Parts: sequence; structure tokens; C-alpha cells
Amino acid sequence: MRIATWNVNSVRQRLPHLLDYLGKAAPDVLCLQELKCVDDAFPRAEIEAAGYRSAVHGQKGFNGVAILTRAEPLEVRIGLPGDEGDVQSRYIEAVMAGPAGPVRVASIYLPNGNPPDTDKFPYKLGFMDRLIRRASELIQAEDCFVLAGDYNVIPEPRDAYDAAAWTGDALFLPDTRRRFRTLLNLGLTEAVRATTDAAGVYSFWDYQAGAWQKDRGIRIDHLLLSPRAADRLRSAAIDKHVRAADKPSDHVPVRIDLG
DNA sequence: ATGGCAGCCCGAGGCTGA
Repeated sequence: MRIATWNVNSVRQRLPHLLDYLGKAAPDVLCLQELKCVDDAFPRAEIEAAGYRSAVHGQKGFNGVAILTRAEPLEVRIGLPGDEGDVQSRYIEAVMAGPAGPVRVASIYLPNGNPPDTDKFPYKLGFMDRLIRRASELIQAEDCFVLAGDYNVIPEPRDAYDAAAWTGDALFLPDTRRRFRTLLNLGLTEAVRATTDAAGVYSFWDYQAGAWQKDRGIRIDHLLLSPRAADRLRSAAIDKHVRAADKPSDHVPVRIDLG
């Protein structure tokens, strides 16, 4: 089973790239973030013509997450437990049938949290606390699951071109990274780091300052695997070439293959 | 040279993102 995650930075702007990716990478499950549209504006028909169903949690103008699947999900769940009253669309889960039993997949758009001296930062940390609780529940239930998405977390210095430049940024502050480690310490495996120790492996390059041309990126899109999913991990890859397209997203897809 | 972008909104520049 191939599972990918991609922050598309507007699904309507990125529709040609998205359809191209579905055709070429042929994921069984594709988690999307930053749809930037309401459910009714989601290009469901075009995606269906490409052979995929869409579970969508949209929002006007900002945020928005979806899970595209070849097969019909056994179950879809919108929102993180505990975020009732939160108007931001940042979390959706789908449970897929698989040869080795069901796999639960979450598409996550974790808040950016900048500037850190505003209420945006505690909102980010609160979201992470709810995500930790959800992951903990699923671990205890011994689910096979993958938490995929734009975490807006630079886990370690080697995950940034210039880590010093990120000191004090919500993506790299100790409170943020501590919670990311708490998540891992539940027993989750970060897929890319399970397959390479290399520095300079990025999933995001800013539109500004020629960041792409200079390969000044950061790695903030992650797939976290439960123990049962990690046992089945065959490979992980970042589709860096996607960033070189015309009018690209500032993020590229990250994908895994489970046996 | 230390800045350089790209979406959204219901229509222009302000907000947001990372």
C-alpha cells in the first residue's frame, strides 16, 4: 500500500499537478493539506475521473485537508477529538482495508504558530497536545495507522538548510520540538528518518529569496507510523522533482510503501 | 545587494503562510 502526503497550497491552483501526480506516483492513499476551498469547490469530479474518491474537510480561503483513495474507505472521521468549537479545518482520518488488515490514515495540517508571541503559538501547542492524545488512544487500541501531513515542525537542525536562522521560529522552538518528540516517544516511527540519516533532505522551499534554486529548504512534512505500520515499511521517498514544475506548491509530496 | 512569493478574498490591498 502506497501512502503519500502533499501540502498543495490551493487544490484548485494545483489541480493539473495533482492529477499528474496521481497518474505517475499512483498512490493508494494521498493526504492533502491547504486546500484553501470549501467542500463544494473541491474538484471532486476531476479527481474521480482519475480514479480516486475524496474525503474532504474544507474551509473558505485557508487550511482544509482531504484524503484521496482508490478504494472506498471503511470509515471517515473529521476533526481531532477535543477540537470541538475549533473552526479551522486541519484534521481528517480514513480507515482503509488492506491485505494485512485495516490501516487508519490521518491527513494533518498542523498550525504554523507564528509569531510565537501571539495566541497562534499556544494554538499550535494545543493542537499538538490533542494529536498526542489521539495517537496515544490509537496506540493503545493497537491500530495500524499512519499520521501524515504538514506538521510545521523542523524536528532537528539537520532538517533545515540554516538551522540557526530558525531559532525563535514556531517551527523550531523547543516547545514545538519537544511535543514532536513526545509523539515519537509514544512508539511512532518517522518514515523518512527510518530510511536515511542524511542532512539536506527537505520537503519545503520558500517561494521567496530563490530558496528552491539555492536548495535552501526545510523538512516539515512527515509520516509517523504506528508500530504495526512501521513493521511493514518498505521504503520512503520525497518527490523533490515536483518543486521544479511551473507554478508549483512550495511543498513536495512525501510517500511510503507498506508491505 | 541580505531582498527577491504566492494564494485568498467578491474585486484592492491586506492578510496569511513558513
